[in-house]
Amino acid sequence: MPRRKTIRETVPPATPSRRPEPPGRRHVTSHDVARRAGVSQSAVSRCFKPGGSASAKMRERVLRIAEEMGYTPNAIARSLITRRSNLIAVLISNLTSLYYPEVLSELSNCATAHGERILLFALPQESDVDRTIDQVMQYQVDGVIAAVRLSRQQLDAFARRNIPVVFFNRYLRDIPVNAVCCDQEDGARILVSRLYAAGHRRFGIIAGPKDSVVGEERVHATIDRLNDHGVRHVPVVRGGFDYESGRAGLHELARLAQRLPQVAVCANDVMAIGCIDAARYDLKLRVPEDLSVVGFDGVGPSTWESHRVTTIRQPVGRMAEATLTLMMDRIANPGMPPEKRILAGEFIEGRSARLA
Amino acid sequence: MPRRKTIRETVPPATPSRRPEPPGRRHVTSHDVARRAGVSQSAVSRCFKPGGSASAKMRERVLRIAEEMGYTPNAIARSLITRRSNLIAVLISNLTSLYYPEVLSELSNCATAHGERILLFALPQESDVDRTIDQVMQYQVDGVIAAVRLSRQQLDAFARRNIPVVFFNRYLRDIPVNAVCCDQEDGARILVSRLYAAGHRRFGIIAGPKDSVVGEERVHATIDRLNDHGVRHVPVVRGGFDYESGRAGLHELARLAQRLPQVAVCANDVMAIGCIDAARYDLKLRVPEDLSVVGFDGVGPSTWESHRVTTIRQPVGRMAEATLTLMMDRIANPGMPPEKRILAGEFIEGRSARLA
DNA sequence: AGTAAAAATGACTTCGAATGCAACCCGGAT
DNA sequence: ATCCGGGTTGCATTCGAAGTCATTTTTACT
Repeated sequence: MPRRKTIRETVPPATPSRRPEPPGRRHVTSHDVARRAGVSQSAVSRCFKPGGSASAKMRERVLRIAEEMGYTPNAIARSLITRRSNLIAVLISNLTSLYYPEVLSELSNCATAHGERILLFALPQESDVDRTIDQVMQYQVDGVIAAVRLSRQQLDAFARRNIPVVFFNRYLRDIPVNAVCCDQEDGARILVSRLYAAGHRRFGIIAGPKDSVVGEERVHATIDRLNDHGVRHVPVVRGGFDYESGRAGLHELARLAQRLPQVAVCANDVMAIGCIDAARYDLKLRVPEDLSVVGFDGVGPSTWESHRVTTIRQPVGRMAEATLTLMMDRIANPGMPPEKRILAGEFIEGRSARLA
Repeated sequence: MPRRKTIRETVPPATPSRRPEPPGRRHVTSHDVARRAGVSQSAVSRCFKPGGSASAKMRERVLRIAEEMGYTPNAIARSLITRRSNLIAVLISNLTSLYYPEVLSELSNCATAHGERILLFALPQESDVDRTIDQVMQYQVDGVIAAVRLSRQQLDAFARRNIPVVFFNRYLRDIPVNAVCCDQEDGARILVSRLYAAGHRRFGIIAGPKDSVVGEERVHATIDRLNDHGVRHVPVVRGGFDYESGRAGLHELARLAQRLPQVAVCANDVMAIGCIDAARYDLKLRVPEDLSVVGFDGVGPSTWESHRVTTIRQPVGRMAEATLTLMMDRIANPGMPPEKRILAGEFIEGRSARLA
């Protein structure tokens, strides 16, 4: 028995006999369906296209046969000819944080609703974008949703290829770009005014990393609003948006001033949670009686009874929807000028701050 | 001057005059590069292929010109001919939980390392798989990583098209499949023996939903090990793996028995956290003095000072690596029989259980 | 019935890269 | 000089679906 199965897989030279049912065929193509249905390949293609010109009789017949044969249109082939991959690249970096998974989940839902699939680029570091960008190009994505920093050069690279980019919760200072953000300034204003009204006067801030536009906005807006109320000299310490740095942040604030502030404003919820824990378990303070702590984001765990963080919740669902809408718009009309959509956050009273 | 540029672009009818630099060209193709370099298209293709037969001189020249022209190979076109998309579908459902984002993050890293991209299918409900599966097929993915339930039919559909499937932390009872799991039985054994050794005798269990194989394994293994130690009549209440159901679970356990159990074994960390909070804030119990609580997973927040959950941490990174290795293997050799890889979890002492 | 308009259908081409095959080039051995 | 052979290179084909255009069929209306 010769058995020249050396190149058995290379193409598929009709595998001698593997399984009885499907005789080893690679894929059922529209040609196959066409032949079996006694129509042309174009006809099959049209039957699968919503608006396609095909008689009800044929469409029904073709669809039935396609079903029988287990035919599935090849999206790759379609993309090649239509120049539309229905793929949207999502660049995201802190998938292990509490905030971004929620974002990704919502983006995915919205994308599906708009008939797009998500090609995920989860970067270990924001700085890994460069190595990724080439991949993004290769896959001919219809658009890019960036929840990471992009340099001017990177943005240009996309522009050159007419690939629309929409930023999520960040943007570039000097260049007009498409972006969907939560109104950080407004959130900070609400927090500050509520806290000030409750009699707080000594504030401290636990900021995020310097390169986070959103983090910086929150901090600056907070300081500005405090200044408006005549509160000066607000100490700021830096964190990295994670639990430990929130905790360390409070210790640092304690070291910085003789008296601990009455309020710790944290640049996100996770740091607020770390801060609350530092207060309770390290400094033996009561929250909110001895120290008020507020955050930003409104992530899931911020509602846990153990912390009940007073925060500004981002309308992630609506932001994702806005992002996709904006994206589909730019895909349809590549010429349109950049647009920023800013949604208001929602004040969550929680219990981590004394508000009266 | 005839100038029959009528069909110059077909799709983008050359916006009258937009930017001077790139004259509206869609994409630079290998043909374009070839023409400019004075070589054939095949040559360009070969220059970009690692093992491709091309003289050093030509390769250098072509790559330089390609660079100049901003050429990027079209992965879509390549996939069509090679029948290899370098796309792996990841089916995942609870992206808003604390566990799966971590999984996704690790899977993404590993996939990149193996030269594959992730096509994300984040399902709002596990039951939405059916509507999704067709999409997965269309995109000609090289393989499917399933962190959701798949029915026998769905599995068959993939098998028929020779698309390898690897389950993440779940599998099917009666059908041999590729799967990477954490050893739940072993984890339960460790927890039970430590707790029993510390003198605990009255246990209660807060289980996950019935359709979670992993959840059920944890519960059954826990009960079995308890039986081994002579502990009978272990009350079990059901939760949904979320914070609130952990909280409600403890209340239900309290209602069920006259005396509250000494230990609440929760089917995951988030429920354990809910349970701890219910104990502390609703029932005014001290954890672990009055009630021991243990969980499974070892998600980030389980290490927070506020809870310090005693748990079995899953080696998510190594599991992801095993998943990808297994996957690449099946992609390379489609014929191989299914394989299950079971990795041991790591006991995390925490502080939510009295262990001595 | 007759004709114009509309709908349905098929042949053919296209998208962009990969690859089998044949042609070729060049140096070295005979 | 002839031939061999390995390394290069180009030609032509292929992947699977979609769209263009011409042709045929059906429908509608006078």
